[in-house]
Amino acid sequence: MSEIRPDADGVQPLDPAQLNTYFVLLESVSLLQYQLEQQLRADGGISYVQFELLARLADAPGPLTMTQLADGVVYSRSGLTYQAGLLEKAGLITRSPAPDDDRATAVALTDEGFALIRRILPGHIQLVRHLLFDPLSDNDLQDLGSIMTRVRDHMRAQPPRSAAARKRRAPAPGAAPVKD
Amino acid sequence: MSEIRPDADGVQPLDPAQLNTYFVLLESVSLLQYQLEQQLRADGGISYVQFELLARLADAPGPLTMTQLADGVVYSRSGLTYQAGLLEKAGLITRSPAPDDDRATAVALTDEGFALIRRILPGHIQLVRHLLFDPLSDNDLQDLGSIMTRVRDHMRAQPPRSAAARKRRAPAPGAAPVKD
DNA sequence: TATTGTTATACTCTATAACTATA
DNA sequence: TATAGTTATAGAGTATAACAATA
Repeated sequence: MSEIRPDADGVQPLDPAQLNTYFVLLESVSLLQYQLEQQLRADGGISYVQFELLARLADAPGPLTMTQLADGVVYSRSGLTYQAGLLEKAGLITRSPAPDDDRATAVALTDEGFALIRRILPGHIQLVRHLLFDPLSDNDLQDLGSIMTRVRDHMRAQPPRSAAARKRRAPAPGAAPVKD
Repeated sequence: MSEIRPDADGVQPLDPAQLNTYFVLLESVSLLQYQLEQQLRADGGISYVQFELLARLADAPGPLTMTQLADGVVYSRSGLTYQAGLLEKAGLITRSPAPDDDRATAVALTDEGFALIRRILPGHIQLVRHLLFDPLSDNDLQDLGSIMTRVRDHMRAQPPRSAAARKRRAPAPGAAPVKD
């Protein structure tokens, strides 16, 4: 990607090292996630998103509300309702009225949901280790963890990230959406 | 995620640092990509995938075949045909018969496609810098680039990644897909 | 009024298989 | 026979807005 030079317009001084790092980062994670999703579907019959939701519930000390469950996942609330419907139908989670707030829904793992996570997690971790950590030293692991933690905290601090009704920037002139 | 302990079954010795790093990596990139996609849609009316395709073409010395264009992007060929159709309809690329191989299609950016990339890229890079690199030192940048380059090369070397007809592992017993 | 969650709906995207044409 | 690409089709996933119920 080194030949794209927006600074040919004098607009942006572009650091090739940054651009390269950015592209490699996105490419690697895309590859990783694709492989992981294949395995999750094959071994557990679930998507990566569903795995994330189940893992989040498994990690929590108790039931979570839909809002808590959505937090950290980028989805719209309706998207979460959709996924929760699938997981509930599959017997992996339950939804029940939350005790303290009658508007809220308490989402909890069933025994089967727990069993599923426990069954697929070892293979999942093994694959992560195989694909992500095998070519890295312990030092790399520390560095990567430290770096991405700072990035995440920075991004989480930045925007009003749960602002669902946040105003979108108006499309730039001449930016017709690419659609049918 | 530190409380998930598959090794409670004695199956996998689990390194919490690895698990944490893995989750933070995926979470950060997910957040980053979401923000970038918002901007691309707002400023250029294109999705992240479409941006990748256009950027790949802009970076190439000349036209690419569909297969070359698909390489590095995880998509099926039909998915690429679909996206190419959208981009062509939008006047951003052209498809014409390849000169040397009559089976192949030569994909090239139009002037408008080039103009779009040149118009969008500065803001894109600015956002990447703002979200990804602002909290990082020059040293972090080097480390991250080095680490992810090794990861990518490792993953690209591993599987017969272009093996479209690769056999899927059979679903594990009791792994009913979570669907309607 | 604001918040929680669901529903209806439309749309985007992806994957599979069948198909054509060329190597 | 194998490869390049398209098409048809079906399904998964997502987003928007309208809605009901509670705080």
